[in-house]
Amino acid sequence: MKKYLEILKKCSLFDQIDDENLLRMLNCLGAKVEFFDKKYTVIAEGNTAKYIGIMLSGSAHITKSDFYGNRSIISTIEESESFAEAFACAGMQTIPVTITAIEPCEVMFIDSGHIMHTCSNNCGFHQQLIFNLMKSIAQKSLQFQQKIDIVSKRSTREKLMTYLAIQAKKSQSNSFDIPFNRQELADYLEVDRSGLSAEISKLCNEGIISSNKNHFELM
Amino acid sequence: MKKYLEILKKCSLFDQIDDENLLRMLNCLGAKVEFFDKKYTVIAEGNTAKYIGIMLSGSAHITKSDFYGNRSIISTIEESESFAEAFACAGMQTIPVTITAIEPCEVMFIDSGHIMHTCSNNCGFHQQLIFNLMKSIAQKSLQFQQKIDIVSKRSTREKLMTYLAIQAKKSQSNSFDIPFNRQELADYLEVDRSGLSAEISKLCNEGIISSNKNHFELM
DNA sequence: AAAAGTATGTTGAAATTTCAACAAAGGTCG
DNA sequence: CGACCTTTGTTGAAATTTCAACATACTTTT
Repeated sequence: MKKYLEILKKCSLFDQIDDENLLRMLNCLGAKVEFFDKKYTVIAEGNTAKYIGIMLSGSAHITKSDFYGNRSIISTIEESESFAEAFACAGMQTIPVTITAIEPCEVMFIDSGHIMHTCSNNCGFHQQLIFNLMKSIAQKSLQFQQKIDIVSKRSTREKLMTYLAIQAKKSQSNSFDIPFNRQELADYLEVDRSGLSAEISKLCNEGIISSNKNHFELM
Repeated sequence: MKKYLEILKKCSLFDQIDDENLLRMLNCLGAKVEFFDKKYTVIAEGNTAKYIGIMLSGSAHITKSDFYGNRSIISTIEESESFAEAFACAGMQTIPVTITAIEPCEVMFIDSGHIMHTCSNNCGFHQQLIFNLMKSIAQKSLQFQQKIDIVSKRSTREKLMTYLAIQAKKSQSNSFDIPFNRQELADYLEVDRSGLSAEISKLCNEGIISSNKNHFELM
């Protein structure tokens, strides 16, 4: 596990936990690492909800397809982020979404039961881990609220501009990359791809934004 | 606090905690109760995020208004439900939404700091409370995902049917009441009120649903 | 019980989104 | 390098949503 130390330290789940204790804890929690190639399924809908994931390298999409096959991208998972915590903690048996690797990934899995039930060794940082987990779930919850803010806008233009404003704020710059191509952005904003392309063109012509592939700039 | 015991026992925040310990804990946590009349603001946007609320009686809406004044209803708060947990636990300083009483309300407030930091008396049920809080936040997070499922549908009809299907499942019956009038339902589904009314009429004529005021039945 | 105010349903016009089809541009791989 | 595949932008038609205006039904107030 030592080789993953640097990236794990960036994961908010392990805030305030020092190197030595982190490694000991991972051992105690029975953490294991798996690899996934591009486009492979990291967790499929219907799988057991008991594992919490941490993206050690690479990135993935959390998606859901409806009855008619319309794909919706719920969110992205970037390096050092944890995911699927809420399902286990809410007491769900199975996962209601699919997680797919965008690029080759290394993922660490931890059995949530090991986190929730204090271990016999009673390691002192377990309590800290539980607080970190709670904070992480709460922050995800706020992210969902933010996504609702976006998709509840009535027009494609408003959805896009709301999304871009959030991304700009996140990267603390008016010039930034987004983690989506056009189709994926449409799936995330829940709009039609061609309509989205047309709207981006318009906004560029009006001088409100400029865009090149997945790079955007707010004017 | 004793008069609120029956309702507090229904709040999932206090699962697995017996009467005596619950009362002792509330005292220890410094819980206080406030009253709000219909249409009054329970928590205003921008207020400190440090309090967690529990609806002892009555109900409220969590809303957000955008730049143009379009109101969006994020969710409802019913009797015995807790609310505003995520803001405090995510480390936010202020609340980004407004909570408004639909009818006269009694609300219990608990300083989240008192929950997060184990008290000096070291009451044994504090740990249970923290787990309950975590579960509660996780479940809210899933509710938000459900709401995203609804508003990400492309047509008013699909949004409405998705919402009604969830409500039917929740009440374990095809015949149920919803906590919204037409305008509120539109604000929740993020659609135009008159269009929603027209769609409900159509669905009734087609024999897919029947509706009378806020009572609905799936055929 | 009347008056005033609020909620709901209906309608047609305007604006927008979706859909389908295609062309252009960019990548990948033998 | 050329063939093939994927992504992106463009367009017009069809479907849908929003908007505004109004009539009706229902509530609340006096």
